[in-house]
Amino acid sequence: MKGKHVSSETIRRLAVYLRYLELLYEKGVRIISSSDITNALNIPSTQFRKDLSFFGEFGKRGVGYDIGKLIKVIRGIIGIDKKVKIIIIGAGKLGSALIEYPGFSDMNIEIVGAFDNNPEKIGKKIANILIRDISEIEEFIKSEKIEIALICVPKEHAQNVCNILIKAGIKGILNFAPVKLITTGCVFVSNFDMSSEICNLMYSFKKCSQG
Amino acid sequence: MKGKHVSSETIRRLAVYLRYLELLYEKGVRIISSSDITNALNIPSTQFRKDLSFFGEFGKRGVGYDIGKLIKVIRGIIGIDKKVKIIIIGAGKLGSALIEYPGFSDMNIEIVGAFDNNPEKIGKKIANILIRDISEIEEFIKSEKIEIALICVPKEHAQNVCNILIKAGIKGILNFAPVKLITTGCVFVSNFDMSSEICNLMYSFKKCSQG
DNA sequence: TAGATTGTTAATCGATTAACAATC
DNA sequence: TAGATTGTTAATCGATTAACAATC
Repeated sequence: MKGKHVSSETIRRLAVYLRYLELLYEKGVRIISSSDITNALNIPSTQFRKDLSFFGEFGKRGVGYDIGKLIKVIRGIIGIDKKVKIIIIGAGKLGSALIEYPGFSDMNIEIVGAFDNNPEKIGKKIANILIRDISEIEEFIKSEKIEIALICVPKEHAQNVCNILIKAGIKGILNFAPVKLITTGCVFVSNFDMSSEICNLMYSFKKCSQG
Repeated sequence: MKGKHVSSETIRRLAVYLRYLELLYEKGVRIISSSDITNALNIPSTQFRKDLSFFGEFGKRGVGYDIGKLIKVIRGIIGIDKKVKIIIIGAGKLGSALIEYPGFSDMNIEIVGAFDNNPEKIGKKIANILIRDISEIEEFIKSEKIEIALICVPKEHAQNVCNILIKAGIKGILNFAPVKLITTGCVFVSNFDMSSEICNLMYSFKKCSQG
């Protein structure tokens, strides 16, 4: 099965598996079967095995998976075996909160820079991260070899910031502004859209209770 | 086509269409064709027509769609024709930032309550929203008829908070803690997982540049 | 009527799941 | 060997897209 196209769903699930495996490893567990991990995550065990099968064979039949080994394998597949340095554009309430978001470190992700266009913010620090002038962004991205940025600016500026980032050579963007950003080529955007997600919840439970 | 099962993808896209339609309406545009809206959003026009077809016929052949009418229709479909009152659990950095997130109001979504278990925070206000003791949550949900909550507590407490919310009768949860929450019945969770999304970006552009 | 655009059917594509042979 | 669990094939399911008849 190795070599076929791999979907985003599979990659996101690998990240979820990884987080759970790390948790188990910390607790001292060293071996797990596909059904044990998928029972905990509430998905079918075939999905776990299928997801891994795109990349090779990592288990032992009749036994299960070596957790330590699997953690390394998944980190390698995703590309987070080394530390991932990311930046934030927009040091408002949301951007500032994300700078201090504790969920990144488990995944080897570290925020190393923040940018804004407000002179009152530039030069100040949030949790040890200096807020820089947006005009310095291209140089920073290139010298620090940054591949991923989080956009936390008001929606009116989001596409403009997106274009600047692409020009500066960024490869992936996580967009928190409520607009759909358009990119081209090998630059990817995940639109993190809280309102759409709430709409989806509204519709789901309404339908569910209607039967 | 009316009556068939409708996917979450369709509902999320309806929300995206709605936001774009509102933007056009404000600019004074009153009529739009499926290809005009989908060109702007970078998707095929058949997808727009197909998404709407689950719910009825809303366009005029040879002409297009009346934007004002379509806005009302989509709001009705999703269930956001009236104001949607939501609450936040966890008044830390992220929770506080979300209380002031400006992207909700466009969608008729309003944050009406915040809860925490930290005595130093309880009784204070963030942007006019009183932070209440988590023990008051069940009463608040019932008296205010709250259906949706955002979980912004540390990951260790997230599943516990989730269980409390379900017991209190909540219907939808947007989870910002980096753990997959498990629910049952007509209670839905969207796990808003920034780390997995960054993993997905990492993998995507790595693959893309490899060809 | 002619041109434009919708709404829907059918074809395609891709993801999930069931089943089971392989093998530890 | 017997029991357990993997890895993979094939079947199923569902979502996207192409094509086009309907109709404004």
